[in-house]
Amino acid sequence: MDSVRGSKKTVSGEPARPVTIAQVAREAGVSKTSVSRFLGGELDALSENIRQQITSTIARLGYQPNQMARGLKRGRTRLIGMVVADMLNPYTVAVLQGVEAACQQHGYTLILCNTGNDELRERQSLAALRSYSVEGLIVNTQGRNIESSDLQQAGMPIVLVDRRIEGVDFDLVGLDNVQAGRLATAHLIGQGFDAIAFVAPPLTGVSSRLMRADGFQSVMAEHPGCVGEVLAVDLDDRPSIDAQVRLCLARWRGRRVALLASNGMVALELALMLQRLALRMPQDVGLLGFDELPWSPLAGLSTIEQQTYEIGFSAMTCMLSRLQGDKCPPREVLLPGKLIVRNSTQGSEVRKDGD
Amino acid sequence: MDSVRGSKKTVSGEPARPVTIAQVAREAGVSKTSVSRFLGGELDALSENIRQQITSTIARLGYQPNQMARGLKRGRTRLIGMVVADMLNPYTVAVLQGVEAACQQHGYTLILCNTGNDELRERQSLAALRSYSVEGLIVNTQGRNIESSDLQQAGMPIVLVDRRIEGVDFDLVGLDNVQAGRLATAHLIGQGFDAIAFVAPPLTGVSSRLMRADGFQSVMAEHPGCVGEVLAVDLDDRPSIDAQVRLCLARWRGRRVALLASNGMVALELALMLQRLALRMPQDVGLLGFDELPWSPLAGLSTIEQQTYEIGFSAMTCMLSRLQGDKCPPREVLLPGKLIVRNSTQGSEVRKDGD
DNA sequence: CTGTTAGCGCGTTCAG
DNA sequence: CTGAACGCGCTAACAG
Repeated sequence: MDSVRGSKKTVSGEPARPVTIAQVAREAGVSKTSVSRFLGGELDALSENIRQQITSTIARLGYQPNQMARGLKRGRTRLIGMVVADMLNPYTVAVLQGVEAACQQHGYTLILCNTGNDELRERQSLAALRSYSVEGLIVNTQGRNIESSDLQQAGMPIVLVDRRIEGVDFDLVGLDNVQAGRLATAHLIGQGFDAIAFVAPPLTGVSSRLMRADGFQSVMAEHPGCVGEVLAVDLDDRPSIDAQVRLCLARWRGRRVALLASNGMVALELALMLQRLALRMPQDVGLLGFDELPWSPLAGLSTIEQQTYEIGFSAMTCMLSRLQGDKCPPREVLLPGKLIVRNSTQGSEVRKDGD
Repeated sequence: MDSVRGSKKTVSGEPARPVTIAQVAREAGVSKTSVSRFLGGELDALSENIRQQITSTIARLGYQPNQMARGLKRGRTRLIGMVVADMLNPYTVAVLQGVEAACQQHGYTLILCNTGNDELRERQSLAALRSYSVEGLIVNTQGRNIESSDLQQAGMPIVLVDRRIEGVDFDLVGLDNVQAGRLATAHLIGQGFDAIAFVAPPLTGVSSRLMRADGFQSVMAEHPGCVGEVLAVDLDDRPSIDAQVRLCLARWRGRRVALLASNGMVALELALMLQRLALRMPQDVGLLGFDELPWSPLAGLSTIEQQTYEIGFSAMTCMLSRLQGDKCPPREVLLPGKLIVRNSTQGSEVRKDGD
């Protein structure tokens, strides 16, 4: 009776091997099958006293099924992989929150990979996730490697977040970028700004950025009296940012200039730049940024708020329905952006009569 | 020759089962063992032509070993679990960066669990991580469940980040909190502030917060002319924050008051509060915060910067050495904090002569 | 140098 | 209702 190997009470120096289903079965005086059934929830297939035996034995031994072995056998690992382009971006983290919460809530566990916008790391990440047999993939990357990856060939559910990926057709959840771009631009124009620069990092081909720019330009087109342009800035090169904006302001002298930041990181850089150049918002130049961040109210920055948590959560909801075999054509869940008006775009009303 | 099941070229509607080591062996005309050896890097144990056969077959089939099965057999899953208390805290995310980078760099993959400061979720997370046989655990939680968990009993390497955990004795990497607390306090006093409140969330028992407070109070004790106190604030209750600070200011009327925020989230709340109460920094009240954040320069906020990325990275380094069998007694890696002086504590010099 | 055999921990037929 | 036997994909003994 005292030949219990790996018992919790053991104070041996050895790592105390984890208890297996076999041990439980042995100590409970039943077969592995019964324990397995018990775990699988097939309660009505077990006699009363056996059920009790198993219950108590499991509790006593602190047994916990090994998901690796389980996954190996059943094909269901209950693992979800998430690949993100840049963890430094607050948006990414915010979405991650939602995904993680949803995962946990539904008994899934999250494997996280950050690519840092690097193709190689993305490829490696995808390989890693595949090697762990994740059941699904949530992707927030440009994903040049997804297309060629065998993951999609393998029929694994993939949900895109924020960014569309060329050449593939997956579920997508994110902001309604065109609407948001229009909303932002219309607000600026409504506030009397008549020269607007859409400022974005030079990353080419990011769908969300492109669509925001589309929204921007479509509204600009509706207002012939206004001028607009798209400004690509390197966030790591502040002198160049200063120079580019200065150029803009010089060219648009006499106009009411506003900057529209394509995401939170750009907004921060622009705010810092304005501070460096001693330009006041909104008198000297207006500033509106995508992504509502914790410090936005502090800086008095007007923003387009995204429901980031919901985006992450929805992505996972979407994933779950796919995992349950939903075969409907790829969906798009586009959540609306919400304008939050603060001082950076307000308080310098210039009445515009006769459009 | 064309009976290749699961080939990449297959355009069947079925999920196309992933290629296994057996398939590779069969198609290469060798045994599984040889392929396994090949994968294991035992190159010199294989003949030239067999090596070539395997190489090409693997490439052709796009074979990738299944880590689940591998881990099941060898006991090495190359999985690292990370449990964090609060993903909303920028500090957490910053550390996460470093951990993730180090993981990837060393061929490990990260499983992330967020507990949201909830005991139950922490317990569940630990259970989940255990069920996936993670090789090590990186913990940034109060960890009331760690102690009782069978994880440590199982001899799994555990590295604590930032927070010590009562009752257990693991490796710890984080800020030198006492030094940082002293540094911060000394700076404030040096700037002429003689009434200082250390403001922290009410969470009891978080070691890092306690040690920062210790550093704070030890310096205060060295300056009898100064008064100080510890203020516990509920970050979700702004009216109460306003009230508490008002009270402080009233009590300390006539003195130069400064607030010392115990972390970045507190600093933000305090900055917002000052804005609400129309108090100017540093004239009306000084503000110094732990954690350097992206918006700190924008707000002109003085901070104690932590090397968050390095903390995360070191945690993983520490982990790796443990995984390689390092049995030395638990270490403590304490990285120094660095003072960054900005307007929130500067510019209102009050010369203090005579110590 | 190579292949055969036996498990890792588990789920699942298939007989009893 | 229960248990014995097989196999998931892989590695590690052990033979040849």
